[in-house]
Amino acid sequence: MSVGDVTTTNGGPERLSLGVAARLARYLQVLTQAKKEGKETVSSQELSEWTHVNSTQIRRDLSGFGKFGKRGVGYNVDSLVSQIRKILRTAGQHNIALFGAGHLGKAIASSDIFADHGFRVVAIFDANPKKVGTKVGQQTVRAVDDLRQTVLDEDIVVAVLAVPTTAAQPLADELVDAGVKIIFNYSEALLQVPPEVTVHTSSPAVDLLYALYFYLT
Amino acid sequence: MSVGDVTTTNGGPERLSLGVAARLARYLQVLTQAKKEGKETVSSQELSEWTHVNSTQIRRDLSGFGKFGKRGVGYNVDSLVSQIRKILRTAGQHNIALFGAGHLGKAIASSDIFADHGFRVVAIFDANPKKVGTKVGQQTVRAVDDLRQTVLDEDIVVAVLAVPTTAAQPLADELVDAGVKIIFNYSEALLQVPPEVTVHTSSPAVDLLYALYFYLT
DNA sequence: TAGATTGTTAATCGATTAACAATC
DNA sequence: TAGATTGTTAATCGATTAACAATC
Repeated sequence: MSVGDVTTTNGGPERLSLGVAARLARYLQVLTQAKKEGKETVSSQELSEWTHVNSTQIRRDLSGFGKFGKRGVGYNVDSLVSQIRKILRTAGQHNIALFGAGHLGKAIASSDIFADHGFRVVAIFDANPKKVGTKVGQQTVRAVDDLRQTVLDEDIVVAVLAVPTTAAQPLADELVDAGVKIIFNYSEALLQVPPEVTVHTSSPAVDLLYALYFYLT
Repeated sequence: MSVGDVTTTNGGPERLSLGVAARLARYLQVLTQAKKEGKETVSSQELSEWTHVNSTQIRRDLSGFGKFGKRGVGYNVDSLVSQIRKILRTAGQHNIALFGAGHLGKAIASSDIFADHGFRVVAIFDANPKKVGTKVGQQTVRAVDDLRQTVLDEDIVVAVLAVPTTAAQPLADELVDAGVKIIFNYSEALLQVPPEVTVHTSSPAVDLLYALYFYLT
């Protein structure tokens, strides 16, 4: 936030607004999948159908950072992916610790969703001594006692909580203490953390309630 | 949308805006959890901390439908839950079909997240014949051949897809054909459906990218 | 009463959209 | 060239917030 940082190469704002950042992340996700499916070019119209964001808004969001598209053709998937990664500063690798080696933990560990965006699960923990030492994917399950040391050694910024609701708050306290900055909470617990830590609580039921409302009305 | 429907008891709008509906669903989720944790009263400030929605906005959203709070005290959790349920018209039970009896499917079936909001998993399907007939929670896994009949018999409006990415589109086509109106997609596939069907694709990586951006800047 | 928190106003800011010239 | 789609403008609409009187 120092004055020296104000000048950016593209003349854009120093920091993205919440809305723009959220939408860019969304575009990135569908572009990544489109790339997997072999698509080379996308139009703002196609992106709109996949993201439910208005196509004018998409062109507007992107044109704020450069002229990435070709008129009459659309956007090159590959180059748009790298442009958005650059804007979101998520071009690098980021290390994740996963807590809970139950069904949900295993589902997350074996999924591509995080890996596709440079998030690598580098450690899996479980409170159950019987699970410690077993293999989940390529990782050996660790005891929660090792939390502090692992967070330091592996440079972990993000913790994903796939644990029972009652276990979530005590674990969050330990994570905050160990220096984790982002907690992705799959439990239902209402976590209390200091302001410098970000908690995101997954809430599929919220999305469903929302979808249902517009179906019912 | 007929003229006769315009008059509502509270004088509010006929249909909620997207933003209001999304926020109300969010409030409902944390209120439901707060109730579980034994809280009887919440202030707009507390709701704000849990939902990351500005407290003024919360009071504004709620006051559009009535005077639910007590000055100097806050909102009664129980009564606010029922008020919001009434507004969102989700006071009743809704039947869900779950597709995929892998780790993710099992995690969803054993979770409270949907049950807490009146969503009941009434059928679980899997493409693997070896899994058909086995028990997951209280349900017996069914073959996908039974899809059409089950959707009709069980009055299913919502389908939750916890299947491999390649299986998602063919399955979505069958679901649309069988009359399902809301598809909750946990795969990475970019689903194509007719406009009258709503697809919501779960995207934890999007939320993580977003959180990370604000951490890095 | 004193303290706390709601309900509401008024002002601002950003998101959204239609429309269309530019151009591939 | 003809068709398609971007980049951009201009106008509108809704979201957001600070502030504070009302009142529990």
